[in-house]
Amino acid sequence: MSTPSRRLREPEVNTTYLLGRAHKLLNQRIQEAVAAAGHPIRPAHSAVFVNIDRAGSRLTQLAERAAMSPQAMGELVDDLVRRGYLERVPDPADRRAKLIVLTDLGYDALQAAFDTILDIEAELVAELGAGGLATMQRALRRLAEED
Amino acid sequence: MSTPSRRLREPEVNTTYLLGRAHKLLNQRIQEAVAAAGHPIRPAHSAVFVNIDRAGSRLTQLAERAAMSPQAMGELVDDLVRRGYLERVPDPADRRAKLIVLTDLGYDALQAAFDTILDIEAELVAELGAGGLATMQRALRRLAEED
DNA sequence: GTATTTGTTCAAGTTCCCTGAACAACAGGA
DNA sequence: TCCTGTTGTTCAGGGAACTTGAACAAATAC
Repeated sequence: MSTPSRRLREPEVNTTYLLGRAHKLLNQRIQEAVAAAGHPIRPAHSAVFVNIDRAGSRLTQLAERAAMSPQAMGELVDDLVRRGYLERVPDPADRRAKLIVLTDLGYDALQAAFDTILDIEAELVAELGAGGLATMQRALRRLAEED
Repeated sequence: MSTPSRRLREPEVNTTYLLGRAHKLLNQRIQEAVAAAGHPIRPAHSAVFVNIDRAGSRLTQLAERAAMSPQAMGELVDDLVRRGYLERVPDPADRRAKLIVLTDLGYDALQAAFDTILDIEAELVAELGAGGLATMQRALRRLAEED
């Protein structure tokens, strides 16, 4: 106990940490812009908007894509239905299932998010140059592929 | 309602999303390596290890750096004290405060995390080249500075 | 020396996820 | 066709990781 004066082999930079910080910041910005556009959406709800098909998706599909349990996704959907962003319609192909589709209000919210993402991408080009951004994106994709 | 056949102005790439995916993957790897080294540390605990000074830190300092409430940080510290990774010692400079310091076991866990981070950095150099990695890090730092 | 701020802790509540269990509808084989 | 096993959803209960509010002692500021 008490200051073992240990010698640590310590990295100079932690790229993982930098990635986390950058992601958190940009993500917050998207959340805030959507809120500012008049949509009282909670952070967790983005899992729905990111994964839903324009023609509608089943709950199990959404859960699978978001890597979460169907029960958890169900609660997010319940909430967004209550707020008017989604509708559940019967799936004509399977009477057990329901298709979850965006309402007009849901499309508005999605467009607000897309607008902000477009702004961010434009800023990134201005900041890093088109080539620099493309290089970074390629690197990030390589990292994500490894799983 | 029902398939408004809306036209959406949609971004081609979402760099924010790519950043999130890459970060999640690398972070998981660090967590798993620390666990594999025999330290049953929960993800939230990393907020302590990332922010603690070698000479010890106050609870309020840790909370500030981790951008969370002192109460939440207090619970993380309680837990790590119970598990033997931290100690609370009186702060000689202020009798209200306590210095939170790493035990030998705490240093072991920190070194396990550092080892994995070093491995990851080496792999990133192999993957992207030293120059490519440096460029990406510079870009990430610029993004994070903006707050 | 009194008033305000600071550092910590107790208590209660929220968000966001989980597992287990139930039940109806589908799909395959005898 | 009936039986079995799987799939899609939902109800119920619980845990992890935060939050705010309130208390109290010790420091600091006039």
